[in-house]
Amino acid sequence: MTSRTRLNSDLILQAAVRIADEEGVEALTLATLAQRLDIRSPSLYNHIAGLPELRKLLSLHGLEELRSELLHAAVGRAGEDAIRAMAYAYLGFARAHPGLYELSLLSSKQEDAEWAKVANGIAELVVRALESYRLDPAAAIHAARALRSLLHGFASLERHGGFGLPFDRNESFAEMVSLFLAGLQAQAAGPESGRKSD
Amino acid sequence: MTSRTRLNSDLILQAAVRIADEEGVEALTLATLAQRLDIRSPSLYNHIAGLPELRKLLSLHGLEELRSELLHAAVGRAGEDAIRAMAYAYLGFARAHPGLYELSLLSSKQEDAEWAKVANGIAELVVRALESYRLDPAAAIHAARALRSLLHGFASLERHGGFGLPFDRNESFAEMVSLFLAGLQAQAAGPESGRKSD
DNA sequence: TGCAAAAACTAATCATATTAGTTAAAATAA
DNA sequence: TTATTTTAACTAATATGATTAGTTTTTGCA
Repeated sequence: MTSRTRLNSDLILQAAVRIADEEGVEALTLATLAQRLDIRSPSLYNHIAGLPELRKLLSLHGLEELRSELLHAAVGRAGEDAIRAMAYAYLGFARAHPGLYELSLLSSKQEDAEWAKVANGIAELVVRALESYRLDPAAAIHAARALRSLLHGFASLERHGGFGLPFDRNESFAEMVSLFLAGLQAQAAGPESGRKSD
Repeated sequence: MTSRTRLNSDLILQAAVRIADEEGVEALTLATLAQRLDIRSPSLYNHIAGLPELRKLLSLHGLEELRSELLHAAVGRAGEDAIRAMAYAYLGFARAHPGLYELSLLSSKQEDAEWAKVANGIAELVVRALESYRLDPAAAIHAARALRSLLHGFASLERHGGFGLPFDRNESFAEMVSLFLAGLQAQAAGPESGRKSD
C-alpha cells in the first residue's frame, strides 16, 4: 500500500484552511481537523502548539496570501487601473477564502510583530497604488484607510448577509469603487472644494 | 436584606451585553454569564433556550440599538449633514459597544426574518439620507451599500488593529466621509464623468 | 541491524453546554 | 391566611472539545 505522505505542519495548515473555508471558522476545531487528517487530536500537538497557535498561523498565512494577490493584481498597472485591479483581487480573495480571510483579521494584536509587518505591507501596497494621485502623505494614509475600509466592509457585509435587497452585488461593488475613485479625483483637483460645513 | 430583583431575560441580556462589550464576544459563555449573575449555568435555561439563542437575541438587540442611534442622528438633518451625523453615530456605536456590534452582524441569516427586517430598516435609513442627491433607485442602493461598507469596514478594521500606522484615526474617518461625499457630489453632477474604462 | 528521534497512540483532566429530575420560592386562588 | 400552582433555582449526569502525561510505534539513519 502507498504509505501516506508524512504528515507535517503544511499539510495540517492546508486541511485547516479547507475546513475554515468550507465549513466556517467556528467549525475549525482540533477535533474536526484531526478527523479530517485521520489521526487522533492529541497527535496534532506533535506539529502545532494548540488551537490558538493554529489560528495564529492561519491568520498570518491568510494575510500573506492576500498581500500576494494584491501585489500580483497591481503589478504593471498604475492609477485607477491599479486600484480597480486591487479592489477586485481583494474581493476575490475574500470570496474564495471566506474562512481564511476572516481569520486573517483576527490577530492577537499584541506581541504578533510578524502579523503587523504583513499588515503594514498591505497598507503600503495600497498607499503606493494611490501615488499617482499625488496626495500629501497624510491624505494618502487617509485615502488608503478609506479604500481598505471600503473593501473589507463590502466583503464582510456580503459574507454576513448584510445586503438583503435583490440588487446585484457585483454591480454595487463596481459602482462603489468608481465612487471612491471619483472622490479621489475631486479631492486631488481641489481638497477644499466640496466642503459645505464642519 | 433587599431581596435582589427577580431575574428575567432583560437582566440576563444586560449582563450578557456587558460581558460581550467588556471582555469580548468569545468571553460570553453561559458559564461566565451565570457567574456574573451569581447562579448556576443550568438555571439560565429557565429564561433562555441556550447559547445560540442568547447570541441571536443579542444580535437582534444590537441591530435594533444601532438602528435607533442612526435614526436619532439623522432626524432633523438632510443631505451632507445627515450623512455625516449618521456616520459618526455608527462609529460611535461600534466603539461604545464593540461586542454587541460584532454580534449584531452575526445573524443566522436563514430563518431569522426579524433580523432581516431590522437590517433592511437600516439600509432604508441610509438610502433615505441619500435622497437629497436625487440618485436613481439603483444608484441609491449602490451608494447606500458603499456607505455601509465604509462605515462597517472602518469600525471593524479599527477594532481588529488593522490601522497600524501612527496617524489619527478620527481624522482618517472624517476625511473618509468627506471623500465619500465628494464622490457622491461628482456622481450626482455627471454619472459618466470620471469613468475611463470598464 | 540497532538506535535515536519523531510522531503516533491511550488514558486522564478540565471546561463548557446541555438535559433530566428535584426542590425551593413566589404568586395566586381559596 | 393557607393551599395550590407556577417559576426558577438546584444537583447530577452526559457529551464534546482542548490539553497534558506517559507509552508505544514508526522512521531515518549510523
